[in-house]
Amino acid sequence: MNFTVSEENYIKSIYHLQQDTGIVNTNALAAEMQTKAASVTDMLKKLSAKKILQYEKYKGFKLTDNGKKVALTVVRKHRLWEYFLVEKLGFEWDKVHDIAEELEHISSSELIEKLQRFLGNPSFDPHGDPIPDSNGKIPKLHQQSVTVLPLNKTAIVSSVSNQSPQMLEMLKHYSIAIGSSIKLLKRFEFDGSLQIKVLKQPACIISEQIAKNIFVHYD
Amino acid sequence: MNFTVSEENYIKSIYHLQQDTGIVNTNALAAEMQTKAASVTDMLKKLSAKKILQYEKYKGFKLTDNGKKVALTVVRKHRLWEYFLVEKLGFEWDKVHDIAEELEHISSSELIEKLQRFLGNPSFDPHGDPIPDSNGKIPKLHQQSVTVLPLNKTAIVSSVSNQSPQMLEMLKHYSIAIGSSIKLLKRFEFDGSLQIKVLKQPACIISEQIAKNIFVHYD
DNA sequence: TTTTATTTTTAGATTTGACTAAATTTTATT
DNA sequence: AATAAAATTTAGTCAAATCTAAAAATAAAA
Repeated sequence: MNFTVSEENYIKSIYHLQQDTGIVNTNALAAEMQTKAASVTDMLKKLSAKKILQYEKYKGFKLTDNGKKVALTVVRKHRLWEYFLVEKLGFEWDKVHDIAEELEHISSSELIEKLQRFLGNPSFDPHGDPIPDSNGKIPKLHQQSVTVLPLNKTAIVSSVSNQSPQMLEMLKHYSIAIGSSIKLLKRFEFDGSLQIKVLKQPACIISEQIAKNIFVHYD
Repeated sequence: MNFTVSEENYIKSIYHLQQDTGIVNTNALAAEMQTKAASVTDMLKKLSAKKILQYEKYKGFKLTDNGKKVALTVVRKHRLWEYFLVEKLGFEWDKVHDIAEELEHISSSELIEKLQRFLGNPSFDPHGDPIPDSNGKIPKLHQQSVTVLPLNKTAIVSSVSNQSPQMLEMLKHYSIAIGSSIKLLKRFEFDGSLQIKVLKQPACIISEQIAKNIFVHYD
């Protein structure tokens, strides 16, 4: 079945929302899509008719198995294109999201298979997010928030869950990127802020709010 | 100014048509766009209001200078993406058109500049068509149809003007591709067909109709 | 130069995705 | 439990891009 750009964007947003909350409601989706609740309801009816959604009026909704499959192919395309933009074209990792939002809707599946091979079958995108394979399987990486790291144990930054420009600006300031070596030196009781050491950087202190969004794994 | 995908497609088609005929008429554009004359008229009004077209009711139309500039950026994007698909992803040159039709509408101009650099600033796409530079300048290659070639002088295939699947199938059959070495051995008066020799291939005979679409240049 | 044929435009309808405003349902609060 | 507040849906509009059918303008033929 074929989907419009708008439908694909709704499906993708529902997928991301239900990762957190299980079931999704109209207002949350309207906020995510930067549109109005009435517009969301219109689209819900359409997606429901296409068997993409389990939807009960006033009760919230979630993707069917088929809907999840569609969502995962869009996510896959988005993340492969992000990888391409950063690793091949030399974009900064915080500049690629909007372009990938457009590229993810190019329809050819042969294109995406060839792109994946060309990129060397990467498992994670430049933000550290896993790239689903062509069957929709998502690679798992054992990772944890910096906030729960034991002291003085070196770990590698594997992903950043908040990808707002504000967040990315801070990370750049602290020289923290995907792949950076990082060590927790001290936890401050007062406000939960952390003293950390990034490889080749002087020690610094980051707020709990930032720390919660930085995920690491051991080598 | 921003344009919709549909507007960009109309602008591009008008550009190609007026390359041949100077002025374009409604039915020709409707045929090219595979739509109805009434739809074309609707779009003409819109593009005219946006100063993309010089348009007089019932009298035909052509692009303004500004319209030409828009057309050339779309053509540039299309051909750079075709180059990418063939040279980087390993597509066959006759399989890339439809995908490039989608990719040409990705809006980021930074993307296209970086893509161009990544590809090594190519001047011609895999079909031998020139790629306009970022100012809309089109590289010129001194080329001529095989039909006017002197006998026994080796030349290089530089472009193919008919890119229908039927044509491309024939070219594949004769092992003729962009860059092939080719020599004209004999002209047959009867039907204008030509005996040619492609490097590493036995001599063969091609119809005038095919020959007219094959362009070559000297090294 | 009429008449006929072709081309082009207009008028009106349809679909998609969005909106506002009003109505309805659900949830929360006295 | 009754009422207020919040969330959601419906009803009715709108713009973009398409279409069909009919009207108007131009070109071709008798």
